[in-house]
Amino acid sequence: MQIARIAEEEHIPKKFLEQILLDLRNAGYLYSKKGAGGGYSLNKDPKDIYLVDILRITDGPIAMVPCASLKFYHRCEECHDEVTCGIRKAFIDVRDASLKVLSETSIANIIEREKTAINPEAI
Amino acid sequence: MQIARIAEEEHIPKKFLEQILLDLRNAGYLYSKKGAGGGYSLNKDPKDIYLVDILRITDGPIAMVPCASLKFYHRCEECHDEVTCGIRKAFIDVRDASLKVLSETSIANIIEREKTAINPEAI
DNA sequence: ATAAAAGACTACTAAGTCTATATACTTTAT
DNA sequence: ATAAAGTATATAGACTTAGTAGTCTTTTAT
Repeated sequence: MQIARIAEEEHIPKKFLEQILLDLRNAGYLYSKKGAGGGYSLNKDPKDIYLVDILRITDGPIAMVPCASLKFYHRCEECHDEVTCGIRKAFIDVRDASLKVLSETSIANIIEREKTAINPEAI
Repeated sequence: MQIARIAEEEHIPKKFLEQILLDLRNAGYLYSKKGAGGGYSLNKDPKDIYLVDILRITDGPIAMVPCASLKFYHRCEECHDEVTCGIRKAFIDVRDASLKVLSETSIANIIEREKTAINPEAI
């Protein structure tokens, strides 16, 4: 599948898409081939690509605050005591709840669910 | 409690804190009194103030993407079919997981948990 | 061998958001 | 009257995100 085709079908600027695909490629999730007849393909089974990994590559942290992040941790500058901070604990709980869903959801799951309409109650 | 005191104790610029407190006041969570001897106080019982409400006032949406947001919904510009979009469904699941934690966590809970140290495994 | 196709890489711009500051105004206590 | 304290609005600067541009490299077809 070529960048140009995806860009056209999904109405995304080609050059912008290029950068995202490059990140995913460099992280090992995509395979690419240069030259005429080249393009991108998945480098793993859709069952083995989880939303959490894609998000960390393209968006960064899952946690709402840096001090609650697993992979992009950063201490709060003005924090008195991180270890007993109740707000931080709450945000770690939120992170873990998000993480559970994100790491259980694969590309294969997402494709599967495309077939069914969303429950209007959920919106 | 005066803005100046909170600002000093928490090492937050006073004027910056002012704006946040104003938002919380205008949303009905804080009571304020002007003039000498004035200041801020909670307008509700800490048991009845939930993290989700504070976050929506100060940070906006809970969902990671606008099309999955309950209170700050915005349609994706280039989306083919929002109703069957599997990515959106996944993000709605994430939002609901976060929402569960955030709407079960009150200020009272947060204060209560300040007393206990965090589990190092969680970080 | 050459030209065209396609991705790789780097740099840059523009818009928006977030943090913070500035200034002027209103209310209240003494 | 004066000082203390919150209200309100505007603005600046830093940072982030989305998007653009141009050049380089690799591969394929002829």
